[in-house]
Amino acid sequence: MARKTKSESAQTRERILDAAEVEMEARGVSQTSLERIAKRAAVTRGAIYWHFADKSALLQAMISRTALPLRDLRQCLSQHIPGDEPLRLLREMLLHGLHRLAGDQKHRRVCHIILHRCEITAQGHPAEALLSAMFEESREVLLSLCREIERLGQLRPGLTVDAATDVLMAFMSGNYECTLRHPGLYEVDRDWDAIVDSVLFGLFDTTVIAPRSDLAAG
Amino acid sequence: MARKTKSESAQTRERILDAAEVEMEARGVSQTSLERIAKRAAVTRGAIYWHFADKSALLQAMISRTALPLRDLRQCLSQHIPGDEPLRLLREMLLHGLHRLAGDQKHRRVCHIILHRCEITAQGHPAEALLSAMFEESREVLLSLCREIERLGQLRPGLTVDAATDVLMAFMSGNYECTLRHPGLYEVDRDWDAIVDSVLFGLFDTTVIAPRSDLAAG
DNA sequence: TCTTACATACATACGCGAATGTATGTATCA
DNA sequence: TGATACATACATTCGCGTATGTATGTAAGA
Repeated sequence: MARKTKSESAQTRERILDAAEVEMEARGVSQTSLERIAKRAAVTRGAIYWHFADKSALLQAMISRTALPLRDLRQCLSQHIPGDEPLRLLREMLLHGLHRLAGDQKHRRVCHIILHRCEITAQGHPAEALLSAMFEESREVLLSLCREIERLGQLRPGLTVDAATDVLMAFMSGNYECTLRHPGLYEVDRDWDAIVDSVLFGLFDTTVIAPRSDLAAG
Repeated sequence: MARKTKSESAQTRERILDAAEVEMEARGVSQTSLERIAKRAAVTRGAIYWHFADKSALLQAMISRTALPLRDLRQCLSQHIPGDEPLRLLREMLLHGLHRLAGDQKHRRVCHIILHRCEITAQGHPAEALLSAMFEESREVLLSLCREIERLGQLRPGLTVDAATDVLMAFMSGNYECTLRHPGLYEVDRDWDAIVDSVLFGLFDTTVIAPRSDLAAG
């Protein structure tokens, strides 16, 4: 058992990453030995050290393999025509993230690992930098949208743009947190539309996108 | 250097816990050796093993030492007179949690550890059970309040009691998440009143507790 | 109140397993 | 035939738990 073809080698690499996902989600990153991962992937540690420099690199590759939580917000934003309604775009972005959180199991697993099964501490740690970058990027996207919304006079008086942005950040972060950390205690298959609308209604004048009498009458 | 008096011994125990907090927050639970903790506390590992069975017990003691995030919600709830306005009580409870998160550094440190610096995985792990219990208890408290609010006809139509509860859970969890994980990127000293009011306004008919023309006009 | 006897509060030393990283072997692909 | 894609074997480290040493506090007896 030695040299495989390139595609077989690539398959081995994927199997290792798959195994790492399962084991790390179950046991935590530091408590998962490379031996366990190798066993589940039906290889030896030698194969892991061939494909990855060490456990840290393996983790980084695992993160890179799947698209990340709110990174696609940018992609979503690129479809945003300047003249379009920012409130509606914001609504769609939030819903997109929540539906993915509810539906994409692989996505959920990796997020669960980097959020709750990994003790990120080192400054130069790639996962640390990646998390901060994601957070900052997401916030900037939301912030720019909130700014546009404010410019249209749809921000509720008494609220600052930053406050509205951070409520949205907290709402999304909290849903990731609750959903992933307490899967049995927090419903994930639900009517997200009504929920998102309620949050938006608290922050903005949503009559322009959601002329629902029940909300306006509240 | 041997036998100390009882109070001296208690001081040693506290020093060990203090040291554990600092080290574990900096390096993560699994990456913090008892040797490091001992060094910072100016004792040896022998002292730690005298006061605590093992690292797990030390962690548990560390958690038990500080009052836990939303456990005091019950205490807060006990002051709730049945005839009182549940919406106002809910508001006070949320604000209390947020202000403590902003002001109590020790509280913040321990929460940071158990939320982000600890790979909880084992089913029987006390920290795991504790986290779940806290979550469940907090949710029950909020749920009961939302039920009362609904009974008063103050829940916005289109929303279920569970949905409103989970928005509040996500909002609070998200604030803990953002504040602790991204201390530089997420403002913690802010006008929480306006923010909480906005969230509540999205979920409930808040005219009874916050007859603010700016919100009603939104 | 002095001493004895024991418990306490650690420090020191050691054995152990587990996991890591590396060095080397080996069969196959190209 | 050389580079590849691993498997195997080995050395080393690191942290844990425990066993043991030791000096002091403390209570009881005389």
